[in-house]
Amino acid sequence: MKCATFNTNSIRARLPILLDWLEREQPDILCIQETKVQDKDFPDPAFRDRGYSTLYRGQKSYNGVAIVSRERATDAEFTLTGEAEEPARFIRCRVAGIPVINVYVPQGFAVGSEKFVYKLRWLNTLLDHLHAAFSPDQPLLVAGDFNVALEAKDVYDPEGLRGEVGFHPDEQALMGRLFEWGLVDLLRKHHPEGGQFTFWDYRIPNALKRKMGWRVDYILATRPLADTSRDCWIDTGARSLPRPSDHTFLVAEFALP
DNA sequence: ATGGTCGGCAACCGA
Repeated sequence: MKCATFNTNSIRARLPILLDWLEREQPDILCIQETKVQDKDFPDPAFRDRGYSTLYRGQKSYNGVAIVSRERATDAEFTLTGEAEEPARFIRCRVAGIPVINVYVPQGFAVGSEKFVYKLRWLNTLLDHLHAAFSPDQPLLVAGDFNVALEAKDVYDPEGLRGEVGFHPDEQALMGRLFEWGLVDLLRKHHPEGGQFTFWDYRIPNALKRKMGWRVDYILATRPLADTSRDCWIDTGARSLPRPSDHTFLVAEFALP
C-alpha cells in the first residue's frame, strides 16, 4: 500500500502535475491540501477517469482538502469537532479498513498574532480528537501539511528561524504530544539524517536551488501501521512541467496488500 | 541588471 500527501496550492492550477504524478506513482491514498476550490468546481472527473474515488471539502479562495483513493472511502467526516472549528481543513475517513485523517493546519501568520493562537488551538483540538476517537494500539494514518518544522535538521537556517512561525517551541511541543500519544513520523523513521525539505517559500528567490527549505508536511502512523512501513520519501514531482507547487509530494509505502 | 513569488479573483488576502 502506497500513501502520499501533497499541498497543491490550488488543485486547478496544479492539476497537470498532480495527474502526471498520480498516473506514474499509482498511490492507493493521496491526501491533498490547499485545493482552493469550492466543492461544485472540484475536478472530480479527472480522478474518476483514472480509477480514483474522491472526498473533498473546500471553500472559495482559501484552504480546501481532499482524499483521493483507489478504494472508495467510507465513514467520511469533514469537521474537527471542538473549540477550533473551521471548514476545509480536515477530513477523516476509512480506506480499505484503515482510518485516515488529512489535515491542513493553519499557517499561523506570525508568532503572537491571533492567527498563531488559532494555530496552536487547532493542533490542540486535533490532539483531543485523537484521544477521544482513536487508540494508538490500532492502525491510523494521519497525513498533511502541519506548517511546523520540528528540529534544526528540518529547516535550512535553524538559528535564524528559531522562534519564528513554523519553527516555534510552542508549535513543536504540540507536535511532540502527537508523538507521545503514539504517532510515528515516517520520514524521520526511515531517513533520520534530516536535511530533507518538503516546502520552499515562493517569496525567497530560487529557494529550491539554494536549498532554503522546510520540512512541514508529514505522514504519521500509529505503531501497528508504522511497523509495516517499508519506506517514506520525498518526491519533488515533475519540475519540468509548468507550475510546480511550493510543496513536494511525500510518500510512504507499507507492507500491506 | 534600479527588479526579484504565487493563486484567487478582482482589491487585496493568505502563504
